[in-house]
Amino acid sequence: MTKNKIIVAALEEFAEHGYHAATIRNICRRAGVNIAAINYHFSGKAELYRQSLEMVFKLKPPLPCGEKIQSDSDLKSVLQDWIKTFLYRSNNKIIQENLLLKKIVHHEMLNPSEIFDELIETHLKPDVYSLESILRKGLPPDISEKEIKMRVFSILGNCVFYLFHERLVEKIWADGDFLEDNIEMVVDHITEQSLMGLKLIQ
Amino acid sequence: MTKNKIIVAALEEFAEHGYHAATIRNICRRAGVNIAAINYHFSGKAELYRQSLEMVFKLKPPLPCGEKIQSDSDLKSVLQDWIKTFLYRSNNKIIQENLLLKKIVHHEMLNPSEIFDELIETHLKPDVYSLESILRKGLPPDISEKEIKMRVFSILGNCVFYLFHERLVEKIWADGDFLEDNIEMVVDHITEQSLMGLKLIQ
DNA sequence: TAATGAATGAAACAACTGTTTGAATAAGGT
DNA sequence: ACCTTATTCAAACAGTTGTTTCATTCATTA
Repeated sequence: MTKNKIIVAALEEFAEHGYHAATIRNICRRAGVNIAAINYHFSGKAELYRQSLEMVFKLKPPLPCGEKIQSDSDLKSVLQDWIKTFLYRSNNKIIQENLLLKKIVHHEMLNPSEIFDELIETHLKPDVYSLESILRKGLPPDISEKEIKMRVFSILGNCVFYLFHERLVEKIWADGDFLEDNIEMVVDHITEQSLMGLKLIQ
Repeated sequence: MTKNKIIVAALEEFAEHGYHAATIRNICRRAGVNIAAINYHFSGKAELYRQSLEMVFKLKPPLPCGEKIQSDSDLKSVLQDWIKTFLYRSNNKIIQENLLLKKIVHHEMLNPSEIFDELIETHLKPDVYSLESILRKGLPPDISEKEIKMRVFSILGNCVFYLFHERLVEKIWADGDFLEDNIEMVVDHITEQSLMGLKLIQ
């Protein structure tokens, strides 16, 4: 089906070059269709972008939230689960669409199109709130908003660094794909460090 | 002087749109010079980019390294100094060139031009090594390379998150410029969390 | 089979890109 | 004054972009 072929090719192009730098001629060449197909099946480049993103949005697995925690001993495993899923689902080279989405999101972060806000609201915010609900279970109820947000940012910062700045990690580490080769170790490290912050305040 | 006007305008354009998306017509319009000036004073867009970066590279203040640490009590203050300087010098809105460089570096991270490697080697690696030398002072000498790199990545990840993904931080925090308004708190939080990781292993 | 509508294709459109040209101007030295 | 060099300018260059046009092909239904 032509429409599907275009979307797959578009995701690859958009992931590689971002929305603005991607060209419909490349997309069509990759999909093996005529240029006019873009304005026939979609109403232009913008609508193709939107529909491509909508397609891949639906594939993301859910993240655990604080409600999963019944006892204190659950805290570590649920937090670990969140971090692991967050890293895996964006770096899982088997499900290639997620790899593409990760790159597209990074492009949007730097050079946002009109879709950016929508993307944050429907995708990143729910993830962040579920992490926040997990952390709240390990913190006193009267903790300030700034403090809890800073703990969220710390975990998020670590994950985002490995996911988005793999090129930088690779240059510093200079020995293969660090996250790919040490993902269990990385997950444990982030979890431990976050838990230490929690323990101290309790 | 025409050449200087062009460089200033170019830095702004490159910071906003990245190397590829920036247009020399916009740069010239901003600088108030003719288009042909680019190929007269520089030899083209690429050389303009290179010279613009070289100019702003020289403005960056140095970061402290492990050699500054004489006693154990120095560790915290030197680490804090590194983090503070690293955040400040890229987010100091008084020295606008650094703000521009930060954005250009981010563009390079996602869509590297031929200059990228050079940029990493001469700029980011020295910073990272100085941080590494600080952390070594607080860790046993037989620590593994992976473990120390992971600690470096953790601090770097936190800093990079606030610097590069301010848009994301802003959306989640939804109440002004988080880093700008809480930079002391952020520096302390990152320092404390890193120190806890060090203490535990000693 | 004939007719209708959806899908495709080659070619052109206007607008943009980095670069080049060659003439006009400015500046400085003799 | 002159000559030489450095600098600026409007205009055009060839190439690319997203979009449109219109004739052609295909599939489906009457």
